[in-house]
Amino acid sequence: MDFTSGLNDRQKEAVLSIDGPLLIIAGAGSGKTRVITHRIAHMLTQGIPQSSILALTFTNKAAREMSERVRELTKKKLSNLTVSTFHAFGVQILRKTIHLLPGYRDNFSIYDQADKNALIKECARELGMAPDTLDLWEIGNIFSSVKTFRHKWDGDTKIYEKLFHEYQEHLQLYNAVDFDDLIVRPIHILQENPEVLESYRERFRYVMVDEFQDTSMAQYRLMKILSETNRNICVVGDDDQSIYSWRGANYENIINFERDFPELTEIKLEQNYRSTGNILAAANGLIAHNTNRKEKELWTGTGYGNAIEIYYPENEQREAEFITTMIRMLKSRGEIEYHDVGVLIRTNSLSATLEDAFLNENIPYRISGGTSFFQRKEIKDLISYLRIMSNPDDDMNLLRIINTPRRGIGKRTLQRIQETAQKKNCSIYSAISALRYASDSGLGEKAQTDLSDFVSLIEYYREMVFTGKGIAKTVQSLVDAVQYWPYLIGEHQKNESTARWKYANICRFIEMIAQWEETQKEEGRKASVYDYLNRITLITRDDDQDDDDGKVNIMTIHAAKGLEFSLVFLAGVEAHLVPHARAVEEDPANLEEERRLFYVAITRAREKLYITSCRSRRNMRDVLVCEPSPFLTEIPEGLIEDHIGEDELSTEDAVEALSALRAKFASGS
DNA sequence: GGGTAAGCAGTTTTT
DNA sequence: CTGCTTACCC
Repeated sequence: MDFTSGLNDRQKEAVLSIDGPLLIIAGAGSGKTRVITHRIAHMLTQGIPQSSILALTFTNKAAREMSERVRELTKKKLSNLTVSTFHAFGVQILRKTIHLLPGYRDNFSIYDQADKNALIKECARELGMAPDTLDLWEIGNIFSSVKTFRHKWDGDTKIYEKLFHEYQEHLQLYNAVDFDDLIVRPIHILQENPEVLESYRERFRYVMVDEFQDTSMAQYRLMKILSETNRNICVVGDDDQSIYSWRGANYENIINFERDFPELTEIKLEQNYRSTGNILAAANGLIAHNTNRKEKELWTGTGYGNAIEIYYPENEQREAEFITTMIRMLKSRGEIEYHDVGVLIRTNSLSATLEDAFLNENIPYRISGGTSFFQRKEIKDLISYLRIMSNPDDDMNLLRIINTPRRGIGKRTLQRIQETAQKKNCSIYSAISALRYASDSGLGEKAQTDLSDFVSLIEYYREMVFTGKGIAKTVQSLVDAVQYWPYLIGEHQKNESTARWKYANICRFIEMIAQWEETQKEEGRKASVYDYLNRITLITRDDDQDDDDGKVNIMTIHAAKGLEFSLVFLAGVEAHLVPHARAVEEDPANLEEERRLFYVAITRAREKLYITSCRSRRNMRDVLVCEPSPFLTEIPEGLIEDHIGEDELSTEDAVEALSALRAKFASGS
């Protein structure tokens, strides 16, 4: 089978270069995914076993899409092909090797941002550091930088060093790791255990990394250590689309890569197959304002297409109205399907107004970002129960549910137990287990019974979930046993529909677990709680993979990376949002990254791009007067149709504008 | 000891 | 507006 037909020469070259280091600089819309998937397919035809290939991506979605597309191409079952995110790959390594780290067992918990903050707070309290005077976010970031080799303790940060060690010790005590650990711990394990490293190198003889511009220093180390001897490493990226530096992404990795693998082949993909000439010219013109970039110019063989249109609605409600009206109109004229449309925003908070408008207008939409399903309180509660069943030493999760729903264990009691735990240097759960029958516990009789009941509850369900009753069944039974439904009603007395909605979420959650268990069984894998928990911690959003058809996509620009839509609305393109005031304030050098972000946004559009910039916008309490984004002036003249003179944009105006547009379409321009 | 009401701060982007 | 902490009351 030939997997190079239909590709251009550069793409072909990329697909056929299997051995040795390869750097592919792939501009927006240059068929990057196509190249990667075809390359993998080609490798398989060359007799390279699936199990030798490791493809690392940035998001779960990208991973899923990639393996899906390779499967379609090859029409083979690919159960041994490893396509995963860096973090998920880290989990995979840890599941096998974490016992090599002192104090850790393989039922470890993974802490997300929220857990992490809670733990930092907890540690600060223990050190007597007045937690409310601390900026947990900032500290969290410092801890991250230190962990991932980006930062050493210095004059400014030294005051947190002690807190950091406390934090690390607690993680170990709770048998827990944070997100950074998922990358960093595997590196340490591989470095310190040559035989383990050797086995991984033997296994993964071909490594590919997608979205290379967004890899962090730590991630780079991980991929490097794996491929240093085989040297079959292929990285694909675009420095112009590097938009995650705040999370440690280091576009200099491209330079590091050239240094560490000097014999590399470099291939540039500059032909754009996605956007019209106009859109591309706008994007090129904009990004040319950045100084620090690899020179490249995207080009397209297709025509210029429609002008980019900019509108200036009075406020965010009018903006939402404009967008929904446009969509409605184009849809009713059969020009678009809902799923052809992307509405892109800088911040999640901008989605609220849009969502309202879409609901009002009855336009189906899908929103990604924001609090994902798994972050909802009722779901997190249940996950915490599962966590405690699988790893009782996990104090953070224990504290979360020890009195949820209320079972009469109050803060006083908790404080006592925590003190005991601290004294004995053990987890809260062990402290309770030891205390509950002790006569000298210093606790009241009632407290003791309540605690005892709690431990029995956990033990009962722990037993249940591990003896093959199934996770879904266990959770269902647990929900009944702790009377979660009455609890929900009690919590939302004024608002029974919220209670019902939350309960529906729980049912959906249980269903999702059941489904997962089913698939695991079908594929002949054991459906262990550990695996389930590890998996869902890394899922942030887009859990509903199947029903994205027939819906408009509302998402942040970050979330839109790697996607494309025929029609794109770019909302809230105002001076304080694009570039985001906070980002620039933090460091003026961030301006270039903000520009890249805007570049990514523009290049998502295939045929038509609407930009809206509100003249005022409600921000929490007050109304802000807004200016258009300065980036708009960086788009070359002649590509834009500016509707700046048009006063107050009413729905009728939008309709009118649309008829004009329609006329233009008809005249074939 | 435990629950409740008032008071207050708040999210830029995500694995 | 909301969700969380704090202070207060049962």
